[in-house]
Order: sequence, then structure tokens, then C-alpha cells
Amino acid sequence: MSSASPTAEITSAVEIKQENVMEMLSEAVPPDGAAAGALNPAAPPPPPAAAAPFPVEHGGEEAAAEQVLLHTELLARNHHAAAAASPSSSSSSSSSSSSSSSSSSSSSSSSQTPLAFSPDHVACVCEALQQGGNLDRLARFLWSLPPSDLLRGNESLMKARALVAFHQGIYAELYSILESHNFDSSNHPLLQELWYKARYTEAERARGRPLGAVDKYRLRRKYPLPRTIWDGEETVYCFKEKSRNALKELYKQNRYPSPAEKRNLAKITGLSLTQVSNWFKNRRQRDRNPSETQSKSESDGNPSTEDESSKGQEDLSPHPLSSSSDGVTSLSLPSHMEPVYMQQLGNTKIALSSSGVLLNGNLVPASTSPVFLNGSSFLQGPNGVILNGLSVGASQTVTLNSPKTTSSVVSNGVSITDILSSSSEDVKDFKLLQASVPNTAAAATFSPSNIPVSFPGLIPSSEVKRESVETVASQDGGSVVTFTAPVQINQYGIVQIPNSGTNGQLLNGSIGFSSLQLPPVSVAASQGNVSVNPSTSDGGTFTSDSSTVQQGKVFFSPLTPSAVVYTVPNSGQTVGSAKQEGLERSLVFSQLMPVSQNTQLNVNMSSENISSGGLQYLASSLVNVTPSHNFSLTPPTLLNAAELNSGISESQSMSSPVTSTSTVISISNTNYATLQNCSLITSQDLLSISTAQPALGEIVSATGDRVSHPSAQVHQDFVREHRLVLQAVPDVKENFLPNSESKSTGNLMMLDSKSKYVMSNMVDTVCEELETDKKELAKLQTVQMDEDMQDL
DNA sequence: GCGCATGATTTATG
DNA sequence: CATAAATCATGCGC
Repeated sequence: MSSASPTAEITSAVEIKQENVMEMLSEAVPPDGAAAGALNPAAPPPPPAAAAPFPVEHGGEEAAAEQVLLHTELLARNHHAAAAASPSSSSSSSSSSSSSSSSSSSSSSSSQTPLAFSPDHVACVCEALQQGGNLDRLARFLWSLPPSDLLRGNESLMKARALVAFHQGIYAELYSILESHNFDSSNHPLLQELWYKARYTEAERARGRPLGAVDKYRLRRKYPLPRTIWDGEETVYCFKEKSRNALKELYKQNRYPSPAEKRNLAKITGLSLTQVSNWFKNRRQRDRNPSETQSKSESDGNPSTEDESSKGQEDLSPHPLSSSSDGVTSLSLPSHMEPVYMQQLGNTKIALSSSGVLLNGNLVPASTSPVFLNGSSFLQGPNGVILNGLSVGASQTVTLNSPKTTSSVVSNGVSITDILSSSSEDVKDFKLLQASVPNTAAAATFSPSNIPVSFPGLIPSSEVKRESVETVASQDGGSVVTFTAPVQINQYGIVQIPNSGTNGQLLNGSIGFSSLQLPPVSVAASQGNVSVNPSTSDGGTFTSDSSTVQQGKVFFSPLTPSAVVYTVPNSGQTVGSAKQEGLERSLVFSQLMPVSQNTQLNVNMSSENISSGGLQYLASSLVNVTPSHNFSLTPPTLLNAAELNSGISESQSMSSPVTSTSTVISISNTNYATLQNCSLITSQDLLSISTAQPALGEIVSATGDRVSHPSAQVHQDFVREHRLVLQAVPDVKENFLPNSESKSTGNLMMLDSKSKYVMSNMVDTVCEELETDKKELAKLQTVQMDEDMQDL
């Protein structure tokens, strides 16, 4: 990771203004806390008595106005919003279907009190504002909330309060909040940063000079992280003990591991390939160097200290990894399957194996390992389905469980595991990309002056952990998405992936379902065909009504979707690596693409002009099964019946043809809904998008140039489509225009040098109810475009 | 990719 | 708080 040289940063950050605080926060690498924990875990400062109630006094008119405004927007955006106060009631049901199509009608809710927000909505707004980086507004929003809401303990709310407290320099309150609430591990990195940054800031102010590395270390020792925001994993010298032991184990057996072994080790330890290599290099150097004080004259390398102490390290398989020449090869992991989280990083090389799973451009061994879906789009792979870049093998089952939070963590759409699935190289690339982003990790040095620093809070970050992989923590708990055989999408966001066998299914577009708006609709794709069924056949059921899974996990929101993002891996490498057409297709299309509501409207209109059959196809198109096309994601507007027709078989499971326009609309909404968590945008993606905006033509050409592989034609097609898409969705451009002001950095992020690699790509829950919020989200997603472009 | 020298941070000690 | 040691990262030449 970027453990570059953080020193400079600190010096520059001496004077801390309110705004600068954030910058500082971002720059400092949050220590793992492991050290601190090891020292004196029991010593966390006692939480201040009752957390001071949020300063309501400020509220006053402004706050009220704020809330009214928000609410108004909300209503305008989705008339169901207010009514959906209790998402838990699964009912949102089907009934709403017809009317839902047009979100514009806000009649029903008007009767309700403008100030009444459901907890989910509050959380949503909090997340959105956080993402958008508008802390002042977030603060106002919090102030406007009734005390009861503030005391509810909602995680997003608590986090928001913490962020605001930090932002405002009310550290006592910050500490109180952090200590008084057990936060989901997905939020740990961020909150840890807040914790330490606050400590640093206080100390700096107290002594009137910038802190040195040692000073900060002492503060970390002095103020260990509370367990509420720390998983307790011990870390020494930035490497977790587990990782260190794994390295030692292998070192004992082989001082010169092969690249494959290094890759495997990297995966196992969660370290980058470079780190693994460095470790071995340094280790050999130490062994070689006579000066070794501790040198356990291990001729053979039997570090005395390490010895069996590592006993607990369980399964680090001592055996040299099998000669898997390929980095992508599956690891011989311990018995328990490791969760795999993949996010496309930088120039990730994507080798799609027929059975593998591709997450956001990263390939995961198809085995039984659980897979996290963080995106909402489905792309077809040769043998399986790629969800937002995630490919699921034919018989694979992907299960998302929200309830269990403790171990597996999915933060902000980013899953975390000990195993960094992506090759270390990817990590490195990622780092490069992220270098421009100050917040990411302390590691990267940056000059605050030049770079707009984003607030750490804005960056969803997550830590990688291993554990039961299948579970995806969700705050609201309860939302479970199971992917079994057929791919189905219903109002509740049930998604099933059919075993497509050879052809596989392609579902495209983000899959977000607004229960409020969508009638029970299931979409089943098979044989490369997609059918839309109005029926509620729910194989895998997504039971939780609360469509919102916060924390960037899978987010099914009843809210009207504003945009859809699809990710496309770096065209160059991706294309090159992909050998199968289907794969290429998938890869090409895995890019994030925003879809505005206008697009939906367009779809709707077009649908009207089409015969029922056409409608059907149209619906299908949303799902994006277009064999004839190389692109999985095609804006509805671009689709025509003929094209779709070629790819769609008549014998689709669609028992009841979609006849009503409204239904179609619903479907489209479904497909495009939930951008919230589609916000998985890799830097590259962002780059592409950003590039496109200024000049679509250029982007296209540029992309084409980069592609140096056989799939040139495909690529061209892709490019063409891409351009079309962009054109078709003007709004998208608007939303995605690089906004220099935007402080949010919602994308991938590697965190600190402390051996925590955080990949946070998914923007936390995004609340799209608010128009402004939408824009903010869009900004969020587009964050760093400029920088990314430069970097790339 | 490796060895080597070196810089920077983390950790330990007085 | 100063300082030394340990550890990780980086740059260079081969």
C-alpha cells in the first residue's frame, strides 16, 4: 500500500481549520489500532456521560426549512417515500405497481407531516449527504431531526453524527458517539480515522505544532481504539499477525517463493504482491545481514520467536502452494471458504474462467466460495452471470445475508476479506489510481493545497476480513438475497441466477427494485434470453421489505432510482485477457453507467409505440440479453425490437406478456433502480466516463486505441454503444460531470498502510429520494475523475 | 526478480 | 521526550 511518505502531509496540515480537518483526516493513516489494542485494550477512555443531545438549538428555522426542503424533494421524487415509513412491512407490495410507474405523483403522501422521516429515510439521507460531502447540510439535517430519531441508534445516523462532530471539532461528542455504539465493521476504517484524527488534532492544537510520526504513535497508544470501532485484530508494523505468520511459514519452507506462491500468499494475507515480495526481500536481507540482533541464526530460517507461536494461525497452509502458474488460480485455502471480494482495481487483468466468478472485473474462483455482489448490474458470462461484473458459475449460489454482521463485512458495497482476491498487482495499480486521492490512505502523500481533499467520512471504506463469507452484513438486517438457479427479479429485489449452462444469462443494468413502484415482476433469463414475468414467482425470495440494505451492501431501495451505473473494466487489458466472446462482452460492459430517469422516461415512451411483443422485448432489453450485441448494457432507448428479437427466444418463461405500459415502466425502473449501490465505480470507470463527457468522440477513439486485442471489433461496437448510451442519457452527463468541488470520493479506496486494504467502491447507501442528493451522489460517483484521468 | 543501500514509520526502552 | 531498534518501502544496478 501506499505507505509512501506521509510525513510531509502532517507538516503541511499544521493549522487546522474546520475544513482542513477533513483533509487532515484523510491524510493520516489510521493505525490499525492493533498496536494500541495490544498494549492496553482495556484502557479506552470512559465515554462521557450521556452523549450530549445533538445541538438542537441550531435547528430553528433553518433546520426546519432544511428538512422541509428535503422532504419536499423527497415527495416530488417518490410519493411513496413518506408512506413507506416502515419498510419492514413487506407489503410494499405489488399493489403499488401501476401507479408507481410515475413517480411524479406525490399526492398520497402529502397529507403526512413533512418532518416525518422513517428511520430508513433518515439513514438514507444521512448517507447521501455524507457521500456528497455536504457536512454542513448533514449537520443541519441532524439538527432538524427530533431527538427521538437521534437516539434511535441507527448506524448511519450515528456515523453521521460522528462525522458532524468531527467536522465541527466537538471531539468529546465524537468520542462519546464512537464509544457508545457498536459500529459495523464496514465503518470501522472511517471511524477509526475519525478517532485518531481527532486525537491528533487535539494534540496538535494543544502543543501548537504538528505531530511527528512518533507523536502520533504515542497518541495511538494512549488512546486505543474502542472496540466499538475496532475488530480487535492485532497488527504490528502495519501487518496483521496472521499475515505475518503466513509469510513466515512460507519463508521457512522457501526463501524464494515463486510468483504464483507470492500471489497466493498475497491473497491469503490480504497483502499486495509487492508487499509480499518486499517482505521476502527484506527478510532475506535481514537474515543475510550480520547485524541481526535478534537474528535467530536460523540457518534454515527458523525464527525462534515466531516458532510455534503462530500456532493459532491455523490453516496457513505450510505447504508451498501448488504450482499454480496463474495468479488467478484458486488458492488452497483453509477448509473454510474464504469470502471473495472483488472489485476492479486499476488495470486489473481479468482472466475469465468459465467457472470463475467475476466481481466488478475481478475473477474469483468459482468454487463454492461465497460471493458478494456489490453491484446491481448483471452481465452475462460464458457460463454464468456476471453481476455488476460479478460472474456466477452455472450452479453457483450466491447468497447475501444481511443478518450476520459480525464477521463478514460488506461495507459500502465493498466486501472485505482477508483475502484480497485481486492480484497484488491490481492493488498496486489501484494505489496508483488512488494516489491522487488524499483521503484514501495516509500512505499517499499529497499536498492538500493542490488536491481537493475529501472528507474521510465521505469515503466508504471497508476492511477486509475473512469469515463466513456468505453473510453480508446489513444494517437493517433482514434483507436476504439468494441467487440460485434462474435469475429472477421481483419487486423485492429477488434475483435468481439461472443455470444457464453454456449460454448463461445476461442481466444487465443495475438491479434495483423498488418495491413501491414495481409490481411483482420477475425476470428470468435463460439461454441468453430474458423474459420478464409479471408473476411473482419467487424462487429465491428477497424477503426483506425494507429494500434498503445500508452500508453499501446490496441496496434495494424502494426509492426511485435515478441513475444506473455499470462498470466496464479497463478496456485494454480486459479485452485482451478475455478470450471468450461472451466474456469479452461481459467485461466490456461491466462498466458503470449512469442512467438517468430521463432514460427511463424515454423507455417508457418508446414502449408505448411498440406492440406488446415489442414491449416484452423492451423489457427484456433492460435486462439486457442481446446476443447480437456485444454490450450487455444498452439503454432502452437504443434498443429496438428487431435487435432484441434476434436474441430473445419465443419460449420465454414470460407467461403473461407485459401489456401495460405502466408495467413496462415498472420493469424499467426495476432494472434501473437502485443505483445506490451500484455506485461501484472503479477509477477507470470514472475516468472513462469523465472523459466521455467532455468529448464523447474522444473517449471512444481513445478507448479504441487502447484496445490492442483481437476483440477490436467488439470493442468498437462497445465504443459505439457506449457513445450512444452517453448521448442517450444527457442527464447522466450532467450528473457525472467531474465536479471539482465534490469532496466525496466514493470509489475504491485502499486504506492505510496498516495492512488494511480497504476497497471501498460502493458508495454507501444512496438516497435518491432527494433531487439534490441524487446529484450529490452522481458527483460522488464521479469523484476523482480529473485525478483519475491524470493518473491513468 | 534480486541484492543492496537507504528513507520512513512503528515499536521499544530509558 | 530522546533515542535505538525493528520493520516496511523505495530506488538503483545487475
